[in-house]
Amino acid sequence: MTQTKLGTQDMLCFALYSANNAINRLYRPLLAKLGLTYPQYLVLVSLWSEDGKTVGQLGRELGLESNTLTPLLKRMGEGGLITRKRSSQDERVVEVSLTDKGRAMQSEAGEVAACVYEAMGLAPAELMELRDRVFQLRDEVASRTP
Amino acid sequence: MTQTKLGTQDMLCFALYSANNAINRLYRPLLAKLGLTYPQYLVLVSLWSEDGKTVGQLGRELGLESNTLTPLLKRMGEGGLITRKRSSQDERVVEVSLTDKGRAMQSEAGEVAACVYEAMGLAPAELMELRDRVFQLRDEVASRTP
DNA sequence: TGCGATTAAATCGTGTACGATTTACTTTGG
DNA sequence: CCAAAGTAAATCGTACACGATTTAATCGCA
Repeated sequence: MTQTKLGTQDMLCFALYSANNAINRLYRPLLAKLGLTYPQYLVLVSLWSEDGKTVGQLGRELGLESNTLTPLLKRMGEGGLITRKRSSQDERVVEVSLTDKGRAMQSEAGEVAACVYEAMGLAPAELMELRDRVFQLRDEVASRTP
Repeated sequence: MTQTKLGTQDMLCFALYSANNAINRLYRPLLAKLGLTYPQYLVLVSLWSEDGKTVGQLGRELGLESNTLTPLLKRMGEGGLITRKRSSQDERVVEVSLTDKGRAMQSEAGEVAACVYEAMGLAPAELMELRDRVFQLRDEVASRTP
């Protein structure tokens, strides 16, 4: 028995919590130049890869509920980055699409991503392995959350 | 060239972001039974390992500023878990200490930690390795953040 | 057909995070 | 000794996250 009780420095959950905070602190000033927050940036990344998703689809991809997404998307709409439109097929559904301005932001965002990649100081193979392990952990935890 | 553009599923930062959210969703109902939030729980973990820390010390350990900690600690004080007292040596400093109630919560929290550990589905060695890699990434990113 | 169950967003309240600033106290150089 | 610089918390405004609830539309099936 080397220790009776865990401290914060022993906890994987704290490692993830504080790493996430640290990465956010890195992103924040870079994204602020584009008028974006990190979750808003994630929405753009998602739409750049495939435009035209419903609020629910974005929520499943990003792991967020409508109570988080609705006001976030409203702000992005006010900023002229996206449009939100009720589906004519199903009036319950809201479809989110990029505007020209939202699409155009993709090139500027490339520099942000490069800057963050650089700051991580990881070789591509290391980065991918760590990423996959973290996704695996997330999925394991999510599957065991009632 | 296998792909031109990264999607959210390719990004390490998103893996950390969504894993952190997933772990929070697991913790939330467990900690709610104790009347705690996750950052409040971290403060208790820190004080259980060593009682009597200043706001600044807690902030350096948890990676948080006084603008986050002050209201959080105020709520914990109102909940009777901790006391906050200006240092007599240096009136700028606020010392945070556990109450009996805060100390007593350590045993109940053991079950929460066990439950989270279980949900992660990792062997101790895997868990420690992942934890250390994530801490290393956090420190690397933090050291490159201006 | 029609009405209860289901589903998708939206709304509301609480509690973080954090940039920017303020307040109050301590240190330090002239 | 004392004003300027520095430091520790606190305050304020904005934007997430999320549990709980509400609103509105669609589905299912008797």
